[in-house]
Amino acid sequence: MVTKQFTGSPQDADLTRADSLAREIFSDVANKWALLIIEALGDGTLRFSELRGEIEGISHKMLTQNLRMLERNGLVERTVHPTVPPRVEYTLTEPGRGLRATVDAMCDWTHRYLGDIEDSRRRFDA
Amino acid sequence: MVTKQFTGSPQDADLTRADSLAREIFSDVANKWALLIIEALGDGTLRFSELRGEIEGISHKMLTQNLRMLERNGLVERTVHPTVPPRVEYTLTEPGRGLRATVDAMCDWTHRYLGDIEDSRRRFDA
DNA sequence: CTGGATCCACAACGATACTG
DNA sequence: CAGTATCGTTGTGGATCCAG
Repeated sequence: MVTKQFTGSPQDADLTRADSLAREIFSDVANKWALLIIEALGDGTLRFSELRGEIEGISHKMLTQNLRMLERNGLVERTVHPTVPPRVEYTLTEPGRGLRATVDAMCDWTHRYLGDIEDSRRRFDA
Repeated sequence: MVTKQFTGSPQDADLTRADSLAREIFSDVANKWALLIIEALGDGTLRFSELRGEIEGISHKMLTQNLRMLERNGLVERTVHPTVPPRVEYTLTEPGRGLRATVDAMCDWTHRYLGDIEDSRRRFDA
């Protein structure tokens, strides 16, 4: 569970610390762009510009920002080739690939229920 | 894949429409509060106020807003008991439970790599 | 090519007050 | 209790410019 940060009881300070960390990670990761980056990387290696091309609608800023965040959390590895012009490649780490599995599941889910959701929306909007 | 919205080729208009719908749903669902609500509901039934209590830090507004969105997409069912004071209960639908499975996986992942991520952060911040 | 920094418009959000 | 509406603030995100 990542819904709770604090239990209230004073003695489980470690538990609440772990929970609040879990929530923090969850908040980092549970956002549109981060998950799309993970998904786009798959088990390949992509350059910054390639990622931009893969992910429809992501801006320069959002891409760098989220890549930094993912790198900080150890989900993507960033390798810089000291050439000119510079060539920077991104690839998922082991933890990153673990997360990717869950994102894949989410994408499958999306496509599986596409029709149902579309119907539900139409009904709701009426 | 939900990373691409448009292919460029004119004849697969249906495919791009499906893709853009997938992206739209993905954007709705891939956000912190929505996923936390799904997770909190689990396979139970919770009232509005109970949800507020379960999800640390969510505001009244964010809760209603996201519940409407989830209801619109047919992921949660909202049943109003016409009593006074009113009693409104929320529960996951079948599609909602499907999504919940992936959120569960994401929570598991979070706890699994908690330590690694914490370490990676410390290294990065130095 | 990659990425940091700055500026700014606009959306998100929290707080509050009000209704059924 | 649940939900809507409004308002003011914060923060997100896009555009642009500059640097390595």
